[in-house]
Amino acid sequence: MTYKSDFLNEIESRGFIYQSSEIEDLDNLMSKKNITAYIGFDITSDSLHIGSLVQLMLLHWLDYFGHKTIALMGGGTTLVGDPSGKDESRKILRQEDIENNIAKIEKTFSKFINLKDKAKLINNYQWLSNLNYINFLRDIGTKITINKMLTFESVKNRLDREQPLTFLEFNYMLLQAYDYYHLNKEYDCELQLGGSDQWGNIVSGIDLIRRLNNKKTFAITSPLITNNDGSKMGKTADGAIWLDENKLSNYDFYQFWRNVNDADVPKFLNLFTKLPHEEISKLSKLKGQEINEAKKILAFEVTKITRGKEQAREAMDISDNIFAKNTLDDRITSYSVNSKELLESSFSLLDAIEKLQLVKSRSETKRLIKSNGIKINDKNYNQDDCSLSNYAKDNEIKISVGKKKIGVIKII
RNA sequence: GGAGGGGUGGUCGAGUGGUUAAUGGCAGCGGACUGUAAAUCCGCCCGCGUGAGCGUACGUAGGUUCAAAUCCUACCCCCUCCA
Repeated sequence: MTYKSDFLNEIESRGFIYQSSEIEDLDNLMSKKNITAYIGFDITSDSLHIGSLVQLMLLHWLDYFGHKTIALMGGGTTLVGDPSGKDESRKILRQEDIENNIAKIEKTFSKFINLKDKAKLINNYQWLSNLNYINFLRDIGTKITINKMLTFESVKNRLDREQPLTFLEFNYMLLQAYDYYHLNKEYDCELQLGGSDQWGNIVSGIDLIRRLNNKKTFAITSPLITNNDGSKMGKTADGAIWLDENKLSNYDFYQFWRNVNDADVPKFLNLFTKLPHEEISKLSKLKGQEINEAKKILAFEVTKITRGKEQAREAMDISDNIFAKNTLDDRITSYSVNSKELLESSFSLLDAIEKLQLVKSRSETKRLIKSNGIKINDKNYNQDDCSLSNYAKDNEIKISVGKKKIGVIKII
């Protein structure tokens, strides 16, 4: 399908659109003027992870094509908890945690949208906290029927499976609908985007706006991004792939993308980079060993957008030094120890790995040593309490865990 | 409100007094093979300790016992059927 709007063409061709409402009308609107659009984010952690990357890219493209974007921080709604796509209630966060989370997340948004220009970051706590229950029921409650609410997937699923759905959660969709209404009224916001699980919530906002103000607004949802094998992307043993560099180093972030499945490369290039289509289709044709070139570009580009150009270059350089040149790079995880301590053997390999945080526990490190998973200066090591000082080379000791995790002990 | 069933390690799910830190699957990690991929095969998979070992753990809190995830009591939560 081809649109008049550059934005819609771009995201459609890249695979961002799962569902949309009256997209022809939206296309007309967006080709004529720059509109205001928003995406809401849950504030359940102090960093976003790659699960939010699709939404961030959508914001980015909106911004790029000149539209006004609102990144809505769910400071109020996170107090309630969205039941969509979940079998169980999520735990309710304390308000101070939420505020703290928003402060930390803001930096990530600034990479994707220009908050100094027309893009905005708004917390719905501003208005939701002031809602008066009786007024809300009279103004909003009269416009919404339970009959309709019961038809939404998120509600139906819970009811069908006879899982509890608390009244609190049931109200979530009303609050999200109210958000849309509020943003429409205050900022003339006419489009809400979100993940595919947000469809019901978004549509109830559209209905509410129509009923209250007789205005037409739009919805677009993005598909749930899975790995080639159908699993949810971004899950590793160490936890989520965080977007914030304080929670995951640039190098590790880069490496995540460097190591994706072959089959996911074209999809990820489209969704998570801004490379032109011709280049993506060229890269997508690479097979066998050559696909590694595409993965390098993918990793570089995603890191560049998420972390910054310098950071991406650094991660790429480090990777190149470690894997291609097999040399040490000063910028990887390191820990300094003084030579006296090292000579007295009070600092063991186990201590080193613990300080470098390459492995979760000392027990696990011992297991890894037994199964040949640890290398010192590229040689296998299997006496777990021998002094490290014999290994020092130019006052550095390289420690590898598996093939990909590497740290350096610097002797001072 | 009544009757019955259940809450186990990241997850699913065995186990109903003692070789049980708890079978098995999945996820994950390490090794081999490769391309820093996938698939496959082998190994590992609570923490601390070099180690013998110790400490924690089967919804929560008590109790019985030489010994409890397993028995008893209370409490919390979930499910099924009936009203």
